[in-house]
Amino acid sequence: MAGKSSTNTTTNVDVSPVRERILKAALQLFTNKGFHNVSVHDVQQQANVSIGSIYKHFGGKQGIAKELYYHLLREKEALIESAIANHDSVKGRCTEIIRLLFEHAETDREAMSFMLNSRHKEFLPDEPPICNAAPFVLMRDIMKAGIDTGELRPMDAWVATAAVFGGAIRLIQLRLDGIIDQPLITLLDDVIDAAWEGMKI
Amino acid sequence: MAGKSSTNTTTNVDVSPVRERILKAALQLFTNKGFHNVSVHDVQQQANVSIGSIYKHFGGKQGIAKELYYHLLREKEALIESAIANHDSVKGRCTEIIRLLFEHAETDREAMSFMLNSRHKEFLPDEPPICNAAPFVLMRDIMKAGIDTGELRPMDAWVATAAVFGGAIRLIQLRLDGIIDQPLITLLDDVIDAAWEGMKI
DNA sequence: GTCTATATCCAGATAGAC
DNA sequence: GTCTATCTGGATATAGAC
Repeated sequence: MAGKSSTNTTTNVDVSPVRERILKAALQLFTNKGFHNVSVHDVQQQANVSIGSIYKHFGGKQGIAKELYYHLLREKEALIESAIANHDSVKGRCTEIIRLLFEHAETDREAMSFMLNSRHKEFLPDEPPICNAAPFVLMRDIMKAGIDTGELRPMDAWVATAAVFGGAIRLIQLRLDGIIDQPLITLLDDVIDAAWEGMKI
Repeated sequence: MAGKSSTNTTTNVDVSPVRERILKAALQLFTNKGFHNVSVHDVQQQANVSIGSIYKHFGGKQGIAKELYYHLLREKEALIESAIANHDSVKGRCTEIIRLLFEHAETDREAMSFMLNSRHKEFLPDEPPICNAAPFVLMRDIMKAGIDTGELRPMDAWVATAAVFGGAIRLIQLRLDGIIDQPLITLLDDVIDAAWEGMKI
């Protein structure tokens, strides 16, 4: 166990798991150049692996995107579920979700950009459009519950969801596009206030 | 002046302006299949013109997308400006803008989808990212003015803009994706109420 | 399971007749 | 200014050695 383990005696140094390198390189390229402007060859170069490896592991460019997409989708769902588990009030849950999203946008810009900007229909032609909105469905459930229990005013649940989270997500997009200069976290209180108290003075 | 004017004596019947047919076909295809999944040949077939014509008029696929994009952008800016001209209060202006956008989404689904979903950066590599957010800048001006005059509560202007219009646009996307079944116009009052009165009961 | 070299296909773009 | 036929580059994907 002490020495280098058998099988591969070639330059095993400095190499990290291959799949990870491929995914990381792909995410970077997809985010910055767009899925369709990236060739398998680009990924191969950036990840410092061979074309063969890519096809072995993922079956092609679509395969990489698919894996990235679902991975990040699950991550986001987990984020929402943790917020639900850790907070009881609707307001508390919403605040926590937005806080986590803001944080995520600042610390993992590429992942957030990929999720928000990629039209998954263009590289996952057969998947339902629903999954684009999957996290939104979870969010809607939170709002719906709040309306039913009377914590929120009676209104259409989709409207409530869009008002709170649609606004937050738009801010993230403006931030990613460089339109907003301040770190998102500095806007969190205003976002929650605007959603809960409204525009009216 | 009475008869058919000279130059073109060939089958002039039933043919509508060529440029229009190309633009219409392209919008349709781009919206449904995505810019990168559409070939010039697809457009050529759908529009019932020759490849030569397309390159004569637009110089290529990018040229078509560019023209479509700017045309629709101007349309949207005009929409906002008309709302500003016809209403004085911030609330009135916002309501009118959202109403027009909702209407537009229902009557010209493809145009709205193209504007909301296309990542212009992928086919207009050299244009500033700002122009994606151009209408948002106009919207922000409206909100900013309202905050300055005291019609709205003091808050970050981007937050206010995102809360009101980001929410509305998210609803449009959910509607275009088939997640929301009702015509958007039925949600207008709720949207405005949610934005102005907030979530709180 | 990782690599290189190569085959196949198709999109974007052009040339030149009419 | 509209068309057909054609060129060219590059992308996906595979074959087969190691």
